[in-house]
Amino acid sequence: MKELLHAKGFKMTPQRELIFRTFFDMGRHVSADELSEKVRRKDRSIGHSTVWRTLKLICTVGLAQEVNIGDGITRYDRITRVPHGHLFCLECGEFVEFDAGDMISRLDKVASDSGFVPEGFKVEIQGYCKKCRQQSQESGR
Amino acid sequence: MKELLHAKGFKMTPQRELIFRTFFDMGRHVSADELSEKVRRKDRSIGHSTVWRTLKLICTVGLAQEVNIGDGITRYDRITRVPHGHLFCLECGEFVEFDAGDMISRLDKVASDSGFVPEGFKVEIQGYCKKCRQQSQESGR
DNA sequence: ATTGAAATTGAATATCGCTTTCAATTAGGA
DNA sequence: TCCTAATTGAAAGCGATATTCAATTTCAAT
Ligand SMILES: [Mn+2]
Ligand SMILES: [Mn+2]
Ligand SMILES: [Zn+2]
Ligand SMILES: [Zn+2]
Repeated sequence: MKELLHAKGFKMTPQRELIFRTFFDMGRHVSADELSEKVRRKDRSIGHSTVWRTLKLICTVGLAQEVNIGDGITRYDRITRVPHGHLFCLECGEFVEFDAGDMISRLDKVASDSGFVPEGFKVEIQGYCKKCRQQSQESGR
Repeated sequence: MKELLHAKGFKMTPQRELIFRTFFDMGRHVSADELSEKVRRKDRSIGHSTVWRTLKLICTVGLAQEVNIGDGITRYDRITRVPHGHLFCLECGEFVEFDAGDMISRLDKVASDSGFVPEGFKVEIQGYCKKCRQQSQESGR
């Protein structure tokens, strides 16, 4: 961890250590605010901007990436070996991940066919989960 | 057009007429600001908020949809019969569309397997276009 | 261990899409 | 024509993200 930062010219600090640990202990798709709140419950002296900057840093060193579902809130998702897509509910915000490995090869080809060097892929499905559909049905319409 | 609005309880106005026409005359992936600027070149009296709201309206009646690539700017894309994906350059912002029809059937299955009723799909590739790669190579690194 | 340049921090402030508010105007069915 | 609900434009508001800056801290080089 410390090595990874130093390799790219960044320094390790107590704040970063706590933020890193908290981030990786939390689930996936964490927003800056959510992380900030959790971090500051452990150490009230850590500033919001530091949490925010560290999240960017985690992306910069390649350990996470931003996920944007169009609700104006950026979430941060740990990068896994297997590329995955997101399925999320427009009503309750539930996230489901699914394996997108097979699609990536297709998309790779699409990119090179257009002369692009791909940097990242995004495969998303927006919809309504079973639970939300049942609830809206119960409450009429 | 007017009928489409009336069918959903909306009224037609001169402002909307101009905004609709301008939007559909412009290319794809238009941001609210871009449209607003173009509209107001034709009629300076039209307020920004009206352009805004009309863009939302166009989505509501099903003629366009929001496209969000994570740069904080919502773009509006006319809905075409064929579902398509987006390939865009992280450097210059160039957009390329590609046919994603075959992927949709796969995604449809993924959704139903999880008990979701899909409302929309997003297939995107971020990368660097040929032109930008050449330019950054010329200017060292 | 000491030093010092460069990175980092936290509070405050700025930014900037986007949204809401509200009084005045307008559309269009009755 | 009349009436009411929808619409408009200006201004103010909102909220996530970004930047500024003085004070502090890290860590490579002494
Ligand atoms: Mn994920
Ligand atoms: Mn498109
Ligand atoms: Zn749901
Ligand atoms: Zn480019």
